[in-house]
Amino acid sequence: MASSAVEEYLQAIYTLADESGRVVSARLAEFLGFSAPAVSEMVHRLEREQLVELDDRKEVHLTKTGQLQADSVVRRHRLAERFLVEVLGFEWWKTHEEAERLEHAMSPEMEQRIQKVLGDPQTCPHGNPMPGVTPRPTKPLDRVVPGTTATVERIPDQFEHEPGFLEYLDSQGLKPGVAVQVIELQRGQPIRVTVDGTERTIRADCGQKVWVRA
Amino acid sequence: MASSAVEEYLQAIYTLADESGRVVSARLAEFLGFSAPAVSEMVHRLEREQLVELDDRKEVHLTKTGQLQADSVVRRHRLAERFLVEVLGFEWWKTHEEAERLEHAMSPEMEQRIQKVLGDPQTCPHGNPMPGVTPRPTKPLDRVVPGTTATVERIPDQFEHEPGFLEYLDSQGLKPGVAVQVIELQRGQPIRVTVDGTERTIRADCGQKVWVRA
DNA sequence: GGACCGACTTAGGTCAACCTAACAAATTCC
DNA sequence: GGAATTTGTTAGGTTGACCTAAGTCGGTCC
Repeated sequence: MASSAVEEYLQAIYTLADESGRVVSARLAEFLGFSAPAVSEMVHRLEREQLVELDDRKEVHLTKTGQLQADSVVRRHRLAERFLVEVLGFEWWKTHEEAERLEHAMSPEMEQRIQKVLGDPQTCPHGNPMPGVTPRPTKPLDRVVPGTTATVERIPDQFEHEPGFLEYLDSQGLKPGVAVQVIELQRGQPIRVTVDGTERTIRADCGQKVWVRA
Repeated sequence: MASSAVEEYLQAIYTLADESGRVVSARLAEFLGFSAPAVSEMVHRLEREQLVELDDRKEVHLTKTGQLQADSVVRRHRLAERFLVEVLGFEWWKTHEEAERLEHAMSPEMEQRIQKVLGDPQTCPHGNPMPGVTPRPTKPLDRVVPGTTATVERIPDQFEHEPGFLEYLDSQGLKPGVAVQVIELQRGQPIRVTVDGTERTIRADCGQKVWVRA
């Protein structure tokens, strides 16, 4: 059984691979907030343990067993979040740190039981699909053609860390399932939108961090 | 905030103080399965951090803040167990290890929410009262006068570790709330009892490990 | 009163998982 | 094509929480 530290790395690799481009030690270090040597060392350990492989460009790829274990952590994380919202009544934007600890404390049996109690949910409360579920096609909010309307699909895991970001979105009425009409959009500038009938000007970074579907 | 290791010690001190007699490093070492030096060192650390005090006989006592923290861990543990049984459908004898991990992953908010969802339970599934709840008067099963009947009140936390013990009790129909008539009882010998109308001979160690009330 | 026993400590060691400082190698930038 | 940046590694250090081996110390036993 993998240690919490190993699980954390596998989860990070999963997330970056899923939500960004190439996964390389430097990105992992940034993402996890660890030093480069620490990450470098751990990546080699994961390689020795056959959980990842490095290609000629030192890009990190999960092996088959690595993928299975990463899927498992990510699934536990997302189930935990759903559970916190659905059963315990947590607000959707307040689940991340709690789930971050819970995911390492869940046995396979508990995972299964929670899944069943929740009715086999397909996504976490931030709209990210359970591993294995094929995600719906999405694009960042700033790719929406001004004048048209889109639906908030997900806020990638990557951005959940950012302190206060999800709460900010909530304060602006933005959460998965909500329809957003884009009014005006300029590179790096705050975005003018209509959410639920109300016109709002939201932070520029939302353009990259909120993923929508047409 | 205390580390998992510190919490584990506080929990052990709470449990031994509650269920046995004097708490001394050697008992802690036995109970936790750690070496004497490891425990000795940690006890002194707890003393430096003002969580415990040692009297002239080197007996370990929780300080006021130590007691509060110990109460908190023990409450989280028992709430977690209740939750596993009540909400997730775990069998009552199968919750200990899972709860052992969960207790360290629960924030105060989660603790409160679980408590509320469960309707402020007064005991864990093994009958042990939540910290603060005044326990009902109990005695070990082997103090019951043969011929009389008693009700199973609790199986102390101490004995939950013992692999298979709770499952054994369950297989004999023994769990909190069940009425037991003692038929024959001899020091160190298996005990003849009637549980739920069925006569059974149960393991001798149950005499000490099952606590009942008249 | 010496031997033994249980409880505790001292000394020194290990392991996982981090760290900084310093440097090497590869890429990109003009 | 040389400078600057990014990326990775080496070397050595720290911390928490454990370990064994080898004592010390206070009591009990005969």
